[in-house]
Order: sequence, then C-alpha cells, then structure tokens
Amino acid sequence: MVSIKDIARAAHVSHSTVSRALRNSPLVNPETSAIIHKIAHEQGYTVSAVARSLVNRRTNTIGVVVTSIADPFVGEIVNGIEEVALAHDYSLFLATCHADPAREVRAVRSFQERRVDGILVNASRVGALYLPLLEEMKVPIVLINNEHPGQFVHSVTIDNLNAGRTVARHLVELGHKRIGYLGNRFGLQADMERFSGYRQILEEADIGFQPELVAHGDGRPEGGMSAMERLLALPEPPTAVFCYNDMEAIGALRAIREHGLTVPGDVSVVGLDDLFLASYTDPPLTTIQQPKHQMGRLAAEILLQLLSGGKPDSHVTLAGKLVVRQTTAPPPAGRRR
Amino acid sequence: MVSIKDIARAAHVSHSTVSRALRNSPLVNPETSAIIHKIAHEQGYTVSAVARSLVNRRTNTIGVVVTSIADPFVGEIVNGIEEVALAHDYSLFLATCHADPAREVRAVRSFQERRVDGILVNASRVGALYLPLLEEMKVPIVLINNEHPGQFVHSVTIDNLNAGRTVARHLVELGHKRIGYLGNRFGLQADMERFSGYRQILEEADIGFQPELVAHGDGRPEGGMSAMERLLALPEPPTAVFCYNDMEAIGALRAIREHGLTVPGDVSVVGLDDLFLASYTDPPLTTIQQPKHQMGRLAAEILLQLLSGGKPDSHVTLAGKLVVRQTTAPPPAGRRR
DNA sequence: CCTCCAAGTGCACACGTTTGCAGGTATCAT
DNA sequence: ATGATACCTGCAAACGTGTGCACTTGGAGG
Repeated sequence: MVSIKDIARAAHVSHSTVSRALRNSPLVNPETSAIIHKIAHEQGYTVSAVARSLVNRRTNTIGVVVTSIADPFVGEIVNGIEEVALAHDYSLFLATCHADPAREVRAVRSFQERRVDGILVNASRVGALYLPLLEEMKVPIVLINNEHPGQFVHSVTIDNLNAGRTVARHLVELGHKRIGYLGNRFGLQADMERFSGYRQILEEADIGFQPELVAHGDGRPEGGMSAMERLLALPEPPTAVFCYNDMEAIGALRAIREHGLTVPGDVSVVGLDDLFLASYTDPPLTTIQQPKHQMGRLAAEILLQLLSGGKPDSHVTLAGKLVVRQTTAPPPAGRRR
Repeated sequence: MVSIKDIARAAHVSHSTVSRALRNSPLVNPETSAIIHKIAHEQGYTVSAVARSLVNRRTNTIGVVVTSIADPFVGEIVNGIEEVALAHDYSLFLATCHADPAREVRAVRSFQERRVDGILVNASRVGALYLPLLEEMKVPIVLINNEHPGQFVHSVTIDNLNAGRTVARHLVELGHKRIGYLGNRFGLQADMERFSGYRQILEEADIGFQPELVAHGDGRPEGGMSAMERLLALPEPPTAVFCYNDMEAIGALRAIREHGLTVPGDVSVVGLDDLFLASYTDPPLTTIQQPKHQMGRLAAEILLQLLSGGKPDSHVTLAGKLVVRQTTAPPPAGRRR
C-alpha cells in the first residue's frame, strides 16, 4: 500500500509537501503540486482515512443502530440517512440489534471504539440505559421514533398521539362503535402513544374504551395475524381494527380473509406506516403515511448540525397523514344499531 | 478522550504495560494488570480502533454495497451478513448505489480509503469495471447475485437457470401453453439466466418461445404492474406469468385484479424470492424460495475465509426451491384447447 | 550592499496503539 | 560470590497523516 512517503521519495520532496499538495494547499508550488499529483495517480495512491482520522480526531463516520434491517420501514429510514451522509462525505456503520438490549449496547460500544462522530438509533428499547453511556462518550446521538428527555439526546419521531387520534376519528366517523386495537407487545413508546390517541377519541366519542378489543402482535404479519384471530374469536368481534403498523395490518387482513369475512364489508382495517406494499394489498390498505425517508434525512441532518457545532431543535416531531384507500368503510348494516 | 498514556500515568507504569495488560497479555504481572484494569474502568477507557488499525494494518471492517437497502430482499441478505460479521467482531460499512454505476464506484473508493478488509457487493451492475479497481486494492471482494469470471472475484448466487426451469416446468405441467415472462429491464445477469431457463423449458415442451409474451418491469411492484397490463392488453393474453421477482409479481397480481380477472382462475402467477410477504398476498404467492439469509451468511463467511488466508470455492451457487401456494392452477377450461 | 518580504519547503512532533528488544530484579543452582 | 533463568517492565520505533514553526531562496526596495 503506497503512502505519502513513497510519493515523497519519488518526487524528491518531503512527505509534508506531498500531504499539502494532495490536499491542494495554496502553500505549495503549482508545478511541484502537479508532479506530485501525477505520481500519486500513477502509483494508485489513496489517502488512508484511518491515519487521517487519528490526527484529525474525527472519523467522518456515523453509526446507525436499527432493530432489523430486513424491515422495509427501517430500510426506508436508512436510505434517507445514507443520502445525506453521502452528500456530506460521511460513511455509515450499520449494526442491527433485533430488539435485544444487550446487542444494542454492544453496538454502541463498538461504535465508541471506532470513534464514530455521531450515532443514530432507530427504535431503541434501551432508553435510559443510554444516558450514562452517553456522558462517557460525549458523542451526539439522535433517536428516531423514540423520544427521550435529556439534554444530550436529540430525537425525531412522528406525532404518534395524533396519528392514533386521526385513525380512531376516521373509524368513528364511519360509524364504528367497536373498534379494536392491534398493538405491539414489546411496549415501544410509539405503541403507547398511538394507543393513547385511540383511547382519547373513544372517550371523546362517548364510545368508551373496551379492553377486550385490544390484542397484541409483534409488529410483523405473523403477530398481527394471530392477534386478529383472537379478536375474531370474541363473541362480538370488532367491526374495525387499528393496527400498530402496516405489517400487522397485513397479517390481520389475512386472518380476516381466512375467517371467511371480507374487508371492508365485515371489518375495516387501518395500518400505520404506509409501506410501499400498502398500495398492493387486496384491498389496498388505508393507513397513516409516515415520512420515513424524510425522517432518516432529518435525523441525519440534525446530527450533522450537532457535529458542526450547531444547536438544532432537540425534539422534532413530524406529522403523519391519513391515506384512505379501500380497507375502511361503514360497519355492516346489521351491526350498526 | 482517555488514552493508555493517561492510564499509564495514573498507574505509574509505561503505556506499553498498559497496552499489554488491557489485551490480557501473560507477560504482565497479574496484580499490575488488575490495577490497570481498575483504573481503565474508572476512567471509562475504550481502545481506539483507529489507532489500533493503523498499526495492525487491518481494520476489522467490511464494506457492503447494495442497490437499495429499502428492498426487503436486500435487507434479508444484509441481515445474514451482519450476523456473521458480528460473530467475528467485524463492523459493517454500508453504502447504497441505487443501480448507479458511478455511485457504486464511489462507494468502493470510499471503502478503499477507509481501508476495509474486504468488500461485499450485491447486484453489481459494474461488472468488469471492478477488475482494475481490484488489482489496485488487493482487497478481497465477493459478489452476491452476480457471478464474474476472474481469479480475484468470488461470488455466491442462486441457481437462476434452474429456478427459471423449475418455474416454467411447474406451469407447463399444469397445462399452460401461453406462459408470459415479466423480466427486469435493467438487464441483470440474474434476469438473463432466469429467462434462459424459462426458454429452455418452453422449447423442450414443444411450446416454443413467444416473444410477444415477454414484458419488462423494474423489479418493483409498479414496474410489474405496468408490464402485466401490457400483457393483458394482448389479443390473446397469457394464462400464466413467471415474474422476475416477488415484487413484480405483487404488481402483476394487482394489475390482474384491476383488470377484473382472478388469480389463479384466469391467470397463474409465479414470483421468485419468497419474501416474507409472499405468504400474505391474496392469494398467497407461488414462488421460488431464495435462501436470502443464508446467501448473506455464506458470502460473509467466504470473505472471512479469504481474510484468514483460506482458499474457499470461488463460485458458490445455491439451489432455490419451488414453494407452491395458491397463485398457480391449470389454465381456464375455455383456453386449454 | 543590506534589509525585508513572500513563497515554498522541510523538520519535527503529534495522534493512540502495538511490539521487538533490551534491561532490570529476584530466585535459584553452582 | 557468580552465573543462569524466569519474570516483568520500559524504550523506542512504527503505522500514515496533518501542521506549527523555522528555514532557504530569490527578488524587490532602500
């Protein structure tokens, strides 16, 4: 591997001059610089980011921790992150934690060793566990989809409470009285907030909260399917369900279908995320559109601002938007009372 | 940021001893070592991977280039990669190229600067462009889903030819005579090979290749949908279609549905990949199961073998497996002739 | 001729590790 | 007392780059 010293030798100059020339410093004679560039090119020189990082005390890397990269929702976010990282010449370290706190901490530690300039965490379950880690590290962190009080931690989320309210209101306005909630059993903050919004609307509409209409999945189709089956087994099943996310909604659709019922004729279904595949379910899914790509971008931009000494807002929440497709309709005539 | 020199000062030893102690070298006195560990812990020391990399001349990182991380197929592969990387204490640099060769090259260059120990590329469109880059870098590369002759380059793919044959045979055996192919217009190697398998079977079955039954999508639902629409507009549309991948199949399902036809009653559909959502389409999708996770694992393992001086097989191809669900059936009675 | 200045270059150190080698001390055998 | 040995420890160099400072050179101005 050729270094600036090799080039220095070939060009009969010191390695300092080579360093400066390659960084296009105005201090070096244009002719000398040209020669150096030529030799560097011939020898196939590429600067060592690791040596440079050592002296600069910044690596131009950012660490990204996500639950699972196979999740399309997460993928969109990471795409957004990568976009702005690329534009600013940052590289991304990626680590998945599969909702395992131990693995999450391990990822953060590894980032710390690698001296990343900043960290982005999606869907952290660690929460408070980070704070001590943070004080040690002095590295800016921004959380995605997981607000956290504290001056060190920044975050970007969607407005989950209002998302929950919007969905519930939509269903109430259609005339539904028995509205189920398919939650996420991992107790994520996002789940709590969506659930709160849903409850608020039920109270406001004088329908009241019916605990038996709540079931919990795992955020994936399998979980959504089995949770939905539980609701369908009720003596008086719901005429509509609000699902924690699109994945569970997809599972719910299948459960309903296999139960011999139709959507939205017998039961309405609403998801949350607006994954690309929400338009391709049968029927196309009514859902809340999350600006996933933008969330990724925003999180990365906040981090970069922090890195350049800026003082960005510490908590940004984006508004979701209801996209009404074809899985919602008034309840079946016989059940409208 | 505390370094071994700080610890050395506090422990009244040289930094060499600290270095050795923290690496648990048998050379250092257990008592001294204990003290050093204690101080290191108190001060919140973490070793600098960048300084270590500089002297060790290996970074314990591997670079991963993918088309788009938002693609669930890619996500599964990356999950597999990450799994074995984690197990061997490697970190992952992630870069997306969005099928843009310039961006792909840029990613590889950036990896080179970062001195990654190896590179994994998924669905490269650069092909031959890599070879010169490689000779410069002396870094092992393994290609996923993109074979390439050459002694430097290793690869893991599925057996696309046989996958194509298997699908076509399945449809022929069901009695179909007009079997369409929904390809990928980007001309990926995988597409060519699947297409070849399809053609082979058509010839072998004395059905013959019918060029009008081929349309090209973009590997995503949108593209699959519009390509399918083109086939449905034919005077005599196909009674079955083989889609380049599950994504296009999902688009095809929707096009067929919107055309007022049913699956598999009017037209059979086969995908390829077996994404998790293939079980959740309506009806559940018949497809070829690709061992995505395993491909990722395997690619990473091959790379690690190369890094430890091993001589693994240079080209590994995995077998796909037909999963018959409910989108395939015999052609409609009127069209069986 | 001397002084001053600008432009260009090199020296030397720093960044935080790892590691070969040499040196030191205590223990033990001669 | 001397030498050998085992066990620790420190010195110093190296990895590849960036940069403050001092130095050289040549030309301009007095």
